[in-house]
Amino acid sequence: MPRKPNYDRDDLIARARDLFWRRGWAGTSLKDLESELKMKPGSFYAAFGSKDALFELALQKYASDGAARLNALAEEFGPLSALQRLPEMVIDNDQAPARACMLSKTLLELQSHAHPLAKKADEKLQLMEAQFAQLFMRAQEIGDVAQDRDPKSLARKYQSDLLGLRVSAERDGVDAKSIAADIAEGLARL
Amino acid sequence: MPRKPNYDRDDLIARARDLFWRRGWAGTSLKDLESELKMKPGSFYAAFGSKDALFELALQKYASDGAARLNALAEEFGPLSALQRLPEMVIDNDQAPARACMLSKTLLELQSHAHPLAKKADEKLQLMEAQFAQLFMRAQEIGDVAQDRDPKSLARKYQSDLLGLRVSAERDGVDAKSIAADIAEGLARL
DNA sequence: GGCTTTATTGAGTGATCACTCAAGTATATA
DNA sequence: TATATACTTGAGTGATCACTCAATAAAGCC
Repeated sequence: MPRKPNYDRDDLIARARDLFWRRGWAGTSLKDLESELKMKPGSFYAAFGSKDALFELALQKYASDGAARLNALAEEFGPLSALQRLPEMVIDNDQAPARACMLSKTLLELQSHAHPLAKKADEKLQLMEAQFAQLFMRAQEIGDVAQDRDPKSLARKYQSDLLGLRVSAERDGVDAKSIAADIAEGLARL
Repeated sequence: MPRKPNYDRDDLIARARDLFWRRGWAGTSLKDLESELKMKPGSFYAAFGSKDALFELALQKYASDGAARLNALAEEFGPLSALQRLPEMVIDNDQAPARACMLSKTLLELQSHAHPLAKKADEKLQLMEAQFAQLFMRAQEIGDVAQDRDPKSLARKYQSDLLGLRVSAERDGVDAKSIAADIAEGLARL
């Protein structure tokens, strides 16, 4: 009986994610979204409810796609090698809307307003850190990382390094590749 | 002949800096500023010209005060020790409006809009990096850093580490002190 | 083809945005 | 004290914000 929507919901979320990722939360207006998604206000609100609700869907997609990509990398190259390859990958992707991490951008923008989306971003950063820890643990099990290292500490520092790299890569004239290489090299000495 | 303003301009800039630092550019409205600075719109615009102009003054103060603090630290403890102490200092300051660096917050928020303030923030990050390089060089001269190290590379990586630390420190439940300790420890092995 | 159900349209909502300006007030010099 | 020169006040500007809703169009089921 009902009429079907004439759009691909997941594709809309991906496009919204790219817009939010690049421009941030306050920097992305509904006009921007309507223009990018080719939706009138009525359709937009029928489909997503609010700007914040769509932002949350975008965050979720960002996080789960990222986690899947890292898992695939670990599957192909092994845990430590995946962690070594990741830094250069994240700053080398020319299709990405920004070098910086969408989660950290969201956290920095909205944390001070106690905005629920800041908490969501924080939670996803925590999940990401747990994934790193898992990979360090597996690397340790197969002897790629010394036994006296703590996977959780390594994950915490690794994520911090990655966030710093991705902020630096947002700047002009910074040789981010050599920072990425430094991070990868550090992992080789574990 | 003229009437003198009944405020301390430098104090106003410091208060504005704290507001901008915590809430960001879009997150700080004129109403917020008027309330914090206790100025009516007319006085505000007579004194500063625009929100952007005041933000630039705030950025300038943030950068120059930070540079002066690091120089004082190096004067007291020597260059390498100053660089080792800095990470814990920046995340341990309870009076600061935020853990994250105001320059990186500004860069991440405004870069995608090609906003002039993003460029200003980038320039000040570059100056900061140059100051780090200078300190690494002096540390090298007095034998605290091995001769085969490149001060500029060290500075680039050190700044990236600091930026990552300060993003991580913005999160809930992250043991930022141990990240800071990792950074300081890394400098001891140069 | 009728009917029900949902998607789409787009003008319009009040609120807030950065900012203006004419009027009033205070102060230092003459 | 008179005057010139600011500084201060606060209502008001048009623009843009996220969002609403009544009207219309389209699709699946009988």
